[in-house]
Amino acid sequence: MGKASQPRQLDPAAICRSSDPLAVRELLTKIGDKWTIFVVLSLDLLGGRARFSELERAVPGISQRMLSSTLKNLERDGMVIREMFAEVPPRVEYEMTDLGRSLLRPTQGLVDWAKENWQQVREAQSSYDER
Amino acid sequence: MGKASQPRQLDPAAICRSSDPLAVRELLTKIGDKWTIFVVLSLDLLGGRARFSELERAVPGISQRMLSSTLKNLERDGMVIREMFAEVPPRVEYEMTDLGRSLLRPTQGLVDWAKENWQQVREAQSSYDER
DNA sequence: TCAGTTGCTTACGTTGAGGTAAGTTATGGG
DNA sequence: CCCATAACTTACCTCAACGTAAGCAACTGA
Repeated sequence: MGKASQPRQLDPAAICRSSDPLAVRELLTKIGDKWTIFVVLSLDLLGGRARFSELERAVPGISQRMLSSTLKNLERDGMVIREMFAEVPPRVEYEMTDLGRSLLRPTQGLVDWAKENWQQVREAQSSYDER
Repeated sequence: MGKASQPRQLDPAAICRSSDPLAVRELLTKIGDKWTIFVVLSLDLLGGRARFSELERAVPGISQRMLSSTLKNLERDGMVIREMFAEVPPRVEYEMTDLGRSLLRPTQGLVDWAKENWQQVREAQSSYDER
């Protein structure tokens, strides 16, 4: 065998044009917005099924507008199912799908990473800022 | 023992106020922007160390402005080290830190999830859109 | 008649992310 | 003298994300 690696011989842009990283970027853009991760984690904490108003209480600071649009996006992506009941006042329940639950695993990986390393990030920021 | 679970008895907003999920949201906001994930993956592919212009070529579509600011953020967060050489024309190299490399593990979890499930997301979107 | 309830939507304004294009610095080579 | 080069920075503009506040539907109970 020759050298350990010569990645510069390959098309360097290959990774950014292949479909998987494109999907990851889309995924990260989706769950990287301001509220999605909190809504997903809260819904999981509430047993995987909750009413609109329960989520509203579970995610402090979120507005009805943002909760509504966040849930709509999650529903469109197949992460959540919306079920409405013909009652007055209306009752609507949101339930995580298998697909949504499956995303909790890699998400937990990020939660764990943050738990272990966020302090280090903070310190890096401080020492960068004070020069 | 009583019921299997009664999560609604707990403070439902607890998770969103605890520090770990707050860190995850910050983390997701950082790597959820338009270019960071591509820059990180490309830098890794290039052996963990690369010049500005190499990254520019590796990430098709990125502008100098965005590459510069993305790298600056990564440097500030301690993910990357910037090394400049007193030459003309200038040469600058960026190298991943251990912290940056450690983030690749949970990131790979997301890449794998996208690889397995993105098609399903697409289908969910289509069937949602056509009603 | 009227207030209260839930789960929204609509209107409007602000802010920041990101795109485009041009300028900058310092030097070697023709 | 002037251009090329690498790695930026700066100026300017646009658009989408997000916040705030109000409106709405449909029925119940006082």
